[in-house]
Amino acid sequence: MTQKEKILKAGAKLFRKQSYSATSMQDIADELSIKASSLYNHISSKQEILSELLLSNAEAFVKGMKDVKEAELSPTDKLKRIISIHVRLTVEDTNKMSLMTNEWKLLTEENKEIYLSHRSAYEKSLKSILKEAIKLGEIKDVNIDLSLFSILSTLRWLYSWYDRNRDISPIDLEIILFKNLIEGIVTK
Amino acid sequence: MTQKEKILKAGAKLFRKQSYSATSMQDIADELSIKASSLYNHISSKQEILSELLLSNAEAFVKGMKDVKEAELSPTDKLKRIISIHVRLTVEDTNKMSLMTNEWKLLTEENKEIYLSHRSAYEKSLKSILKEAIKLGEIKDVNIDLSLFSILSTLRWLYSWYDRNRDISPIDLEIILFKNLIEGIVTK
DNA sequence: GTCTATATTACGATAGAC
DNA sequence: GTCTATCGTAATATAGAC
Repeated sequence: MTQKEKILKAGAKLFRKQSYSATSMQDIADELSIKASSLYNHISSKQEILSELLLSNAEAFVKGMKDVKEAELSPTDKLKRIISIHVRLTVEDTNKMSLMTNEWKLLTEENKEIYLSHRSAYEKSLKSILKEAIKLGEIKDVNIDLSLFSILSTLRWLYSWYDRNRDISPIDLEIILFKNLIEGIVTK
Repeated sequence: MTQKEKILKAGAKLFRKQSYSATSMQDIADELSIKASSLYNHISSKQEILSELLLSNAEAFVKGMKDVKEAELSPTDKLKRIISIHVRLTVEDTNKMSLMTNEWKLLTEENKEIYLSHRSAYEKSLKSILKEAIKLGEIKDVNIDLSLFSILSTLRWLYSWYDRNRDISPIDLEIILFKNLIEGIVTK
């Protein structure tokens, strides 16, 4: 791991624990047993730590969604794949996932705009998959906005559940999430 | 509204928008068109603003849960009542609800302990209602921890959905939430 | 109840030696 | 690549006049 990667990792850990604004460069430097000024040899600002963490993860989601959209799958199977993306990225790094849910507000205006445009593109794609599933009769004709919101709420908070249930395998997690989120509203 | 209430209201608004740590007493004072030092005639610290907001809401949830537990209702009807509590408190003040989900980390150790003990008592009560519902066959024999987590995720993020759908009546909101969260997993 | 003035501390970031 | 030293700024909070 490069020194920059170590800084990003320490940042993610501390930003999650005590929020971005309440974390000082001192705190991050202490975590790596160096002086705060030494951080600036690897990153140009505290904001850069946050934006690198958030934007790289946002891009991973957008990329994953692109693959799903292009796949030859039924809407229901696409939903399974989307759950799988969330599980994979959550298992990979719960701290980063926590920041995506809670700390994006602290991005500068410019970075926030990029982040939110990724997020709404992602939500729009998921919504059109849900619509398609309803059209094909794979899912009940529910309040689509609330269902979308409900599914995303659970997937966005998955990191906190996973931290307390790390013994479960990603595959099993995908299965019970699907049952819980989708089969609940599937026809019949 | 007393001056103290105005301060709490402005605090909730700003803490939600830009987080607790990134909000200065200056910011709150500006919102009320007074000087920052004047705030201290009504509150003793910035932390007091946060803790009053969070602990009063946490107590409202605990009180609501107590009433539900003591009521002579089926587990399913109890779940309906619990959804109703969340809807009521969300409709009352989405800013406060946002803080409960996102800003509790910034409570001092002492206050955080009180807050988290309220929260886990609440979760424990909800879990035992779910268990009872399964025992009586009102709900499928699901992964109870994940269902609990999934229901709470949606209810805790309801404030953000409600802010974008303020035209819906509380009653209708309760009904579609119940359909989405509970009927989905009810037997048959 | 609000103001001005101020004490005290901490922060992000830079310059320059090693 | 890390260090010491430091600049400039902004934060919470208090004291005391009006």
